[in-house]
Amino acid sequence: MPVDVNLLSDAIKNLVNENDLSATEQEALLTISYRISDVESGAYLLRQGNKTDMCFIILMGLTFSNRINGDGSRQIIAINMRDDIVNVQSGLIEFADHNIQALSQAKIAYLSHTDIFKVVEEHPAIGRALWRNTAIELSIMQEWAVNIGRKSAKERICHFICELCLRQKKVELMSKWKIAWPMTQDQIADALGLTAVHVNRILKVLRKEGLINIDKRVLTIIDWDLLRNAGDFRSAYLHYNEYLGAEKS
Amino acid sequence: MPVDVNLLSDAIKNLVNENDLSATEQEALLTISYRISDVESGAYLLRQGNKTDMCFIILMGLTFSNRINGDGSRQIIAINMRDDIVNVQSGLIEFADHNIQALSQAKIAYLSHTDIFKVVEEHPAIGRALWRNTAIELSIMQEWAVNIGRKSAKERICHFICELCLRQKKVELMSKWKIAWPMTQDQIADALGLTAVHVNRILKVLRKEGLINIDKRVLTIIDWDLLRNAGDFRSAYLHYNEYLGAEKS
DNA sequence: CGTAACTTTGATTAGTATCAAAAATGGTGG
DNA sequence: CCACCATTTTTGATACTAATCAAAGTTACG
Repeated sequence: MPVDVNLLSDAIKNLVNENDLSATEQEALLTISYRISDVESGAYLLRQGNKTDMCFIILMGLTFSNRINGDGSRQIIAINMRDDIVNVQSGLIEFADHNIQALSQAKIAYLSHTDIFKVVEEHPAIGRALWRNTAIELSIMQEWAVNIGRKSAKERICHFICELCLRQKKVELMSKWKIAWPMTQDQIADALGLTAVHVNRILKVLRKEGLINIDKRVLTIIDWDLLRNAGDFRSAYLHYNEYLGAEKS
Repeated sequence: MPVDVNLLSDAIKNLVNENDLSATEQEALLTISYRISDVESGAYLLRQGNKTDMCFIILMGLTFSNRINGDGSRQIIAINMRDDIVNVQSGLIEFADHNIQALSQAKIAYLSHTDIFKVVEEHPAIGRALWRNTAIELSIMQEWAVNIGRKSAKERICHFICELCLRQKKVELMSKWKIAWPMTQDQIADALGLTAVHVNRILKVLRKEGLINIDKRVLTIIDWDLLRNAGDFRSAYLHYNEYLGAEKS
């Protein structure tokens, strides 16, 4: 399927551009064998406790990583979207104790760690690019900890929406401030350490205050500046090289 | 100062062992120039917003990374201790938007990113070891998100104590279950997304229930199993190769 | 058209924050 | 060694955010 292959090479191009990789390195990345598969919303790419020798590149749709506690509560620890390279680090630590699931219908490229690390050995710059990738994931995780630990429900939700919107904006042309929003309120709650009921109430407030609107799985940001302020959101932690025109102060 | 140098080579040996680095690689690491300095509790190794070309290896004492929000609230996003290699990743992302401060009096080795990445270029396995280091930091951060997002104050505190205790146990022989505990209740609160007052009350409960005791900046774990249970703590996320004898089920 | 998943609303409660102040501790200079 | 000061811990009283429980409404889907 030529379309799928293009999606993969786009994702790789993204890594190449972000990290100033050479044409040779880009080619090397493209030689890695892969398997592309469409998964349904909710499908598991990886199950808590299981090992895997695969890493995933998201070509379409969203995925999320989550962890289930002893008492059954769930915490979502990452949302991933188009062009994101997910789960490389489990090739380093042999164990990633969380689930990875599709959040919407999604198209995923599967690559084996072995193949990746073979290429990395021959092209250290690729290793460095992927390492940088891990560092950015860490930076995002730190921001999440701040968000969850020290912000009110309203701030958390606004911050979360800002992040997803900017990240999406980076990888695809978006019609102004509309973003596909397949997340249920239950999932938002689990990402932010809240309950679904409370998320529902805060969303209502945000609607009433004219910050956002959610309709038919599409989120519209009505007033970005208000939203950004309400979430005390600053995008530096995403480490985008290019300026996305989203921040004023 | 021969003592300090030994401390540094111990820290490097730790990295070497954890990652099966060769003798050659170990030597290469030891050729990196460094500066060792003693810092007072509270001293800043790095200030939010500033750039740095230094990475730190903790030789003695504790440090913590934290971030101050717009409203003045603080979230601690990492505690680091002996042999920890801190802030390498800011050599990759050029920007680490948080403070790094000494938590107690501490002895720190400063190494420049330039030097480190020069050695990494010649010895890819070292790069991989440091990358793995970043991956483990990420794993810990994820666990913190779960802890802060989905656990009660009591669980959070117990979990936090378990983690610090195990990590300490790994790098130095500890008299049974005693651990140096320089953290103030304010700092515990900021690490766990709580208030100091509430931390104080929970600690009182933990004392009464015979789980722990804190006296003169020394924390004693009275009943590890109870503590572990109360914190729903499982150490897998720390990715220790060796079994520390701390877990039963 | 029926069922399951999700959203919305209401009523109540629990956990944690906030504010305030007293007690304890640790360090410093005299 | 003591007096003093700053920091930290402890306690109490109160407020409030967000959780919990329950149920009705809505939407999506086969």
